[in-house]
Amino acid sequence: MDVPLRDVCKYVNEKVNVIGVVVETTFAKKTMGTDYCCALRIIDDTRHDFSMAANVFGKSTENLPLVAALGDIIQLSFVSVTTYRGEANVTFNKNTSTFALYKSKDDDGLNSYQVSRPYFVPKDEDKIIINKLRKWLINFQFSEDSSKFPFFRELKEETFVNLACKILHHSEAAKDEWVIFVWDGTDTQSNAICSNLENELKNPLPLQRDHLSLPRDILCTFPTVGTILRIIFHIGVEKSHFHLLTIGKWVKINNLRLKLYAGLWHGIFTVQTKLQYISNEDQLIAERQRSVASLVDSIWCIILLKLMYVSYEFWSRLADERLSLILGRMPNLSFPEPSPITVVNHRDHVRPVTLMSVLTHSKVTAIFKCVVRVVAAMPCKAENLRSSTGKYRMRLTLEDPTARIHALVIEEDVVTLFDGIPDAEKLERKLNKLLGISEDNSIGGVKDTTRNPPWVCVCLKSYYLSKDDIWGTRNFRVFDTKILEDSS
DNA sequence: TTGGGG
Repeated sequence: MDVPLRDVCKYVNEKVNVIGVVVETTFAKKTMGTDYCCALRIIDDTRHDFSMAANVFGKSTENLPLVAALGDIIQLSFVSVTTYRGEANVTFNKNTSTFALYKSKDDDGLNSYQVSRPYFVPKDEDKIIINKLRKWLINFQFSEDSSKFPFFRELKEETFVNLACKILHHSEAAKDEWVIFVWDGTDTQSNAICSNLENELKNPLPLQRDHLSLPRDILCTFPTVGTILRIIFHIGVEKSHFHLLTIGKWVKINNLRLKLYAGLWHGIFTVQTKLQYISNEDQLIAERQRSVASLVDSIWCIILLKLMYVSYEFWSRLADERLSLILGRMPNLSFPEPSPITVVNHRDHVRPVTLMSVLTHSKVTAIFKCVVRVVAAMPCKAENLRSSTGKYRMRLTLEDPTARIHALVIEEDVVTLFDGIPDAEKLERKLNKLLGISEDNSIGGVKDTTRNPPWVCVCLKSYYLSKDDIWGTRNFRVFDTKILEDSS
């Protein structure tokens, strides 16, 4: 019985044939039973406000429908109708049901690109339905409530979220351990930091592991504004549908687990995580692109640009909604307003850049002004400030919404930073200020401190250690930066 | 059988 999706609910406990557009899919996963499963959701022109679940089982992942792209058409024959929580859905039985997959566009006519059984041929009436669905889909807007898809800047708690984001890159961090880099143009909020400063040498506050391991030519393709979120795969998720995470494409990822690790957000793609159909014209993409859209189009900005000698990059980081902020004061994103805790020498006119701009800068040696949080410092005791060679040196861990890096402070720069060689009391007082440690929670007292470092302005220089590998041995130093005494 | 948005 060929049934439009609207009428499937009339055939509970019966077998039906349906043809629908695949708007969601999980990756293949092992079931609690004997098989593998792919949970799809489908729509058609008779039912598109709320998709219908179609669960397909197979002996192996190869027996499951591997949709080439969301929005493709699936023909499901002899599937049983059941209800779950008041909703009808269809179940594909590996012994009796069949499926066939067709592209959403008619590039290859009515040839299916995957079938569950060989020699499967669609009937003429099936072909009519497929053609009708293809035509209907062209003008169909699969719209979604924006509030179900928060921006990165709205992420607050460890939970499951839906994200609409752009895939920037994939990387195999270790054998079969993939990291996906996604971005939506906004900055995640800064988080409290909890680490034992005295243990920073043995157990340092982690950087994003991949910043240094990614090839430089890849890193340089990354946007320099907006947080890049890392997504890892939970155990048990087959990589069957990896191709749906196409680099450069926007995707909707549903039910992604969100975790904080050492103050950094990352996503975990679980067996319940789904990829959802998104058209290039989707309003959610438009919203996100608007948030990073260049303001250069506006005459105002062209005038301002010329007047202020600021770069395209600077303006391109500003969302429309940030315009009012930038004109009044520094925006609270990418360039958070720094606290008056530090001063930088003679660089009032220099525009600050993000740490990702620093990492991807075209020259290996350069100087920068950045607005960052100092999330860790080593050593944190004055008596350890001198190295074995007698030099004063300190390693700071700096972060902004785009990256987290190490930067050294050496010799004369230590003197500048602390306004003289600091004794134990001065070092503790100034470091507490820089790291956002309250008096009663200070370094000398409680060892594991939860701290919320303030945004401060620093001068950074990049340099290299070996001429043979200038990029591989590139380091950063803080210089020309002074922690101010309390005005009180 | 299994899973079905959480």
